Amino acid sequence: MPLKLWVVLARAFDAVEHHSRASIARFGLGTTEFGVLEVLHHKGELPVCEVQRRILVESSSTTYVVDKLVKRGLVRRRHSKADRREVLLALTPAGRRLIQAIFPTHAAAMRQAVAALPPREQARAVR
Amino acid sequence: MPLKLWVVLARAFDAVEHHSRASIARFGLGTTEFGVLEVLHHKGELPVCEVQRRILVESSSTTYVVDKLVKRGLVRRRHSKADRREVLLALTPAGRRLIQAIFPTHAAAMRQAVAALPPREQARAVR
DNA sequence: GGATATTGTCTCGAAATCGAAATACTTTAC
DNA sequence: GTAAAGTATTTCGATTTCGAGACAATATCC
Repeated sequence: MPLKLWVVLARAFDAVEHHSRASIARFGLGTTEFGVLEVLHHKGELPVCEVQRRILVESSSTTYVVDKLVKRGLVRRRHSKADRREVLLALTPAGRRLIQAIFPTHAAAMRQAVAALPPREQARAVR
Repeated sequence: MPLKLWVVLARAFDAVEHHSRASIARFGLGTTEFGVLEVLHHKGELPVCEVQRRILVESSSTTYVVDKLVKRGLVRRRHSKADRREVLLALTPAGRRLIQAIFPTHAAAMRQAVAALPPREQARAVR
């Protein structure tokens, strides 16, 4: 019954994401904005397309979200010299400070959310 | 590493959902619209709040989606006599015909999408 | 080397979703 | 029985996301 399993996973996933969203919202960020900051924090400077692949939204949404982060001074854009189609993204000092402040709290909230799942589904998923 | 696991699951889930969305879109329905039809198909007449709990969106979104389905003649609304706050939803004959036509194809697409996952993650998730 | 496909980014308009608050009904607690 | 709290649904405005397509740069194929 892969479909049944999928429904169970979907519900669990949605519940955790709900917590995640709430946890992030307290810092004035949306899920996708957080995703961009997080990936830049962990991987360093990356082209837009690479960020997009990792945060799982369409390219137009990526542009939209990056625009907002740039306006807020958390991220900067820079043209690549190697491939002039690419736009490289990186955290500004302010962006780095913010993600460093947020990440531990968020990770803790996520762990707690996963832990709060019904034990049976938790066991299933973790295995 | 529950967080790491969660990222892996999230990616798998997103990939499958992408297929699901495409599969449903061919019939001119969105994911949420399909969800409403599906739950009414399987459970019969239900109040809005019950449908909402099962499809995992906010109540205002539920109203929006049900409006569209009613306009298309796939679902009907009816006031409950037992609790006059409730609005009961049910498929119309046209709605029933549509979901019956779509469901097998969609289920097959979902199975295929799950099967297309990298075998390692598939094994993890299924276990 | 030049035509053709492919890739990376962005623009634009439409659609989906949310969140807060309004309304109506029901349940609870005194 | 009435006040207070809770539940069900909707309305409204704002935000987020998508999808199609435009455009530029690069890669591929002959």
